[in-house]
Amino acid sequence: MTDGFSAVDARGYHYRLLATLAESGPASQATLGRRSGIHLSDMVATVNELAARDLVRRSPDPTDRRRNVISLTPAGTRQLARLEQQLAAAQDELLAPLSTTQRQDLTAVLSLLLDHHDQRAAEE
Amino acid sequence: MTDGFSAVDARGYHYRLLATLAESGPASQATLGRRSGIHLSDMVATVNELAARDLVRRSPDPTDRRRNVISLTPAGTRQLARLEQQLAAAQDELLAPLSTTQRQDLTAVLSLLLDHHDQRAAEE
DNA sequence: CAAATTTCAGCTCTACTGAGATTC
DNA sequence: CGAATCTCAGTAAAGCTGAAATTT
Repeated sequence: MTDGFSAVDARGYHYRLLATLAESGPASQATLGRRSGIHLSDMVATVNELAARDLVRRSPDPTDRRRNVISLTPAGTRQLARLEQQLAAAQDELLAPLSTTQRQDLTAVLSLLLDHHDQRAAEE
Repeated sequence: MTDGFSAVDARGYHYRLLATLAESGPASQATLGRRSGIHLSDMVATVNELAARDLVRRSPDPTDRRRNVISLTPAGTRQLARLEQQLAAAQDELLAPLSTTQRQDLTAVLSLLLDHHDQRAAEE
């Protein structure tokens, strides 16, 4: 498989971080970790790798010197678009044997599971 | 999560190998790898670990000196029963929010996907 | 000789723990 | 002072690759 991601560049963490930035905008690494589900320790390396390719920018937060503000660059936005294409292609191949109704059922049931367990995790 | 497996002892490879042995009986490591989907390189370590705890036995095949015949011990059979209990409990918790019908639908759809892609993999 | 079997060393990716330094 | 933030080192499980030795 290798999901087609490796062809464009990257691994799952890269996509998840870029997608999170595109969805909810610039934020500190800690906040991005909470939003994306990426562990803080892995966040450091992920930002390093993306920043080295100018896909994200890491700038100090003027209001709180503990924080870095991470933001998408134009190149990062373009890369995200590429990754989303790859992802859509891989999903199409994965779900090929399913009818439209079956696909909808599957995502509905999986969403149920995610919601349920997210809630249980938040309540600990 | 840690699936409850860690409580009893083991990791996924241990369960998969024990279950494969229980299902289709003693076999060489290469055959077990094909049946269980465990990579041959990982097979060696998995058998080592289970043999060290007397859960499986590794004996030379008298008809082909390249092969080891791996077989379940009585202790291995008991351990498998324990792992299956843990697995059932973990599944129950995972699928808790789903109705019986939803569970059946989910396994049906996932089986479709597995069959489809197993076939494609076999045809390369 | 070609193919099968076992073994070993090493690598990637996701995910985590624990510890330290800095700043609020 | 306690808490939050970032960083680094290390670990584990699942899944690979590649190479070597032996036997068929």
